[in-house]
Amino acid sequence: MATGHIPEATVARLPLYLRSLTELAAAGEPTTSSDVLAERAGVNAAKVRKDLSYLGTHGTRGVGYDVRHLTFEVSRALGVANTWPVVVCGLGNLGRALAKHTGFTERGFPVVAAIDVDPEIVGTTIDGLRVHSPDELAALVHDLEVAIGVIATPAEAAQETADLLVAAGVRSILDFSPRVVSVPDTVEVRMVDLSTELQILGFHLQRDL
Amino acid sequence: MATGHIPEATVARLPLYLRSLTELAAAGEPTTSSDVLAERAGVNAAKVRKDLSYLGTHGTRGVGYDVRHLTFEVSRALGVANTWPVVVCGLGNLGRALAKHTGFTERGFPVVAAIDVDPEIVGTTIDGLRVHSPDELAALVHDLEVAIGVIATPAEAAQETADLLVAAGVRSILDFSPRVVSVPDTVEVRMVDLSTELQILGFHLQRDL
DNA sequence: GCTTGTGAAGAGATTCACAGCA
DNA sequence: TGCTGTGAATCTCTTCACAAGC
Repeated sequence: MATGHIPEATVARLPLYLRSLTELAAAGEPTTSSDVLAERAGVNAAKVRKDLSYLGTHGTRGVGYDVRHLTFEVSRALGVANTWPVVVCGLGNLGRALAKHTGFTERGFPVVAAIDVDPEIVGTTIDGLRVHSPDELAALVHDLEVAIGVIATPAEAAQETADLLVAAGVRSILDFSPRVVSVPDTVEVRMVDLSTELQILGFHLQRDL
Repeated sequence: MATGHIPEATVARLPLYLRSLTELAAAGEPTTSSDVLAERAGVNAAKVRKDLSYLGTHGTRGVGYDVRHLTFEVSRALGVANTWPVVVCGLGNLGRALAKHTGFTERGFPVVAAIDVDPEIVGTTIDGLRVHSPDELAALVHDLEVAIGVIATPAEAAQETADLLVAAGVRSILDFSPRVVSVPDTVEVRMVDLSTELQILGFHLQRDL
């Protein structure tokens, strides 16, 4: 099948496959199968095969997939060769943790700037990262070629922060605030709401009582 | 419609509606409409109406929904009257941020215990929270009636931590580690993988190039 | 033999569009 | 008139089941 269009649900699983493949490569496995990948990614084998078929990838019937080759295909589909600089907005507990998180840089998402409104910390350096004020955002985005904005502000500041990011030309936002932000539809937002996740777990706990 | 069975996709949106309703109540709005809720929750109005219909809730045709009454209905469906104590496992940057996060307690998910393997910090107190070693987990879960386990450990320790949580009787897990953990299917796991979210954004950035 | 790749069937979620009712 | 509630249509995602091919 051609690489034409990859379903969203598949895109969301590709990072899991990539991780599994990286682990398999590290373990020295030359080949693998949809069964093994399914087990590792926590999905079923038919789904793995269908997902991989969208990449136009070719395993070998009766044998499986070549780990190196498949890693290459999935990496290319995800565009992991690219580096997308990130700016973290809001340096509360969560923002600080995200800014320090080394796993991002390793995966091609270096945190290149931090923003906060608090004049006490603007100008200081946190873990090697200089803290800037919001009115420097546009210049930072331009100079450092920021591609992704992370919102880790309190709920009240979320929309305002999103507006600033959009105005500065950021086209992708990862929003940790407990507030839905509205942006032009040329901008992609992914919400990660921790309280919502807990409430969903709570719903099922209650139901199972 | 009867309250019999609420689709997962709907459950995942109920926390958004609840938040919107809380904001509307705070703003003194006595009634609202599916249009307003849709706007605030970032979905469309038909979806709001269909979702709410699963709660057996009744708005008033031609008028809208009573904010107080609807808040009550959604709260009951989500079971927010319950309190579900949380244990945070792994006190790196993210774990610490989660342990400190005050929003959880406010929403009925108090962090009642913290676990880490590092003997340097076991026995110390971080933000009023005593740090325990993993072999105290079972007793803590029992004594403090822990309902939810949060995994914020490095990837290598994730499965082991999940096993400990399950053995201790925890039935709901929120997993922040970049690793799929396997658990009995009586246990519900929700994964929140920050790198995966960034990679999904990266995929779309690349595509739009 | 064994495992992929994929049409076809099935399940689930979204959207439409309009009847029902204050 | 205006907005809800909901069957029906549509779209999307998942799963099945088996032919294709090493």
